[in-house]
Amino acid sequence: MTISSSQQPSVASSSPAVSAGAGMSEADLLARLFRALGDPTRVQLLTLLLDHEQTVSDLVEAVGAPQGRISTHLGCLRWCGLVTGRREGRQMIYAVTDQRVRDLLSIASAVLRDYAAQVATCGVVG
Amino acid sequence: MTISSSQQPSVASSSPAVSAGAGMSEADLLARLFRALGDPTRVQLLTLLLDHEQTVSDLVEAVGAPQGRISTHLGCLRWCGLVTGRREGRQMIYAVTDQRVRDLLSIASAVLRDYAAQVATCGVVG
DNA sequence: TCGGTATATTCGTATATTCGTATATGTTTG
DNA sequence: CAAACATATACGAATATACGAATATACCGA
Repeated sequence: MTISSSQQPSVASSSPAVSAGAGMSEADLLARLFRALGDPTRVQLLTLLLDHEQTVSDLVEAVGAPQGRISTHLGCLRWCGLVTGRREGRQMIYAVTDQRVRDLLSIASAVLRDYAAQVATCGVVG
Repeated sequence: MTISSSQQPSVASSSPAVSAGAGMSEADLLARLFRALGDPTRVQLLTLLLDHEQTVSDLVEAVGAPQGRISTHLGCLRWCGLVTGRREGRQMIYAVTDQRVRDLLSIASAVLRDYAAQVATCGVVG
């Protein structure tokens, strides 16, 4: 056995777009990480999990989005190491365990307190 | 006095897609902020400016991308408050003045030290 | 093993974002 | 004022990303 808890979810090898592997610069990686954080649904999930661990069903209800979408986004977050998940019976329990994720959200939130209006109207991020 | 240096750059009111204004949740705003950070060129610019302030020409040469693209991305970063810019003669000098931007990049970089491989291969962020 | 519950994955389509190229604006100098 | 330099903006094409709907998989209890 190589991996204990956060094993890589089998994210479907269908998409031929993810070669990535080698020649990826630090800037590319940072950008990817920030993009993983750059979706409202994923941010909402993280915010909810910041409080306490929750099942997918809990999150589906809290967010009010279809279960498939929630699972997909949780899969992304988990794959990237931003949340952890463990199975308990037939349900999956997700949580934010990395303090740095908490910090990223906290700092970003602080930035927004100063620049919310600007960020809200930036024409580049649609 | 409300704002000292970082005034809103006239980002061209052509694009009719940015209504935004009111009903935008905290999650939406956070996601937008992270998306502003979620581009390799913009990250590269921030990283370069982290060191010391630089002109657009400097950045164009350092990044190796066409000037138009650099300006566009700088405009986005500036609009969102992530960099500041001042004109000196015929050139613009950009800088990162907000410590929190530094922190965001630093923490994200730390996360990558643990999860670079995962982030690099996440199928959701292409 | 079967049915039901909980979660994960696939896929086509709609939308968002980036890029390259061309052009416009602002600033200094001759 | 014209020319040159530095930067900003516009725009169509290419690509990336999110979504809804449908389906597949995992687990539990009878």
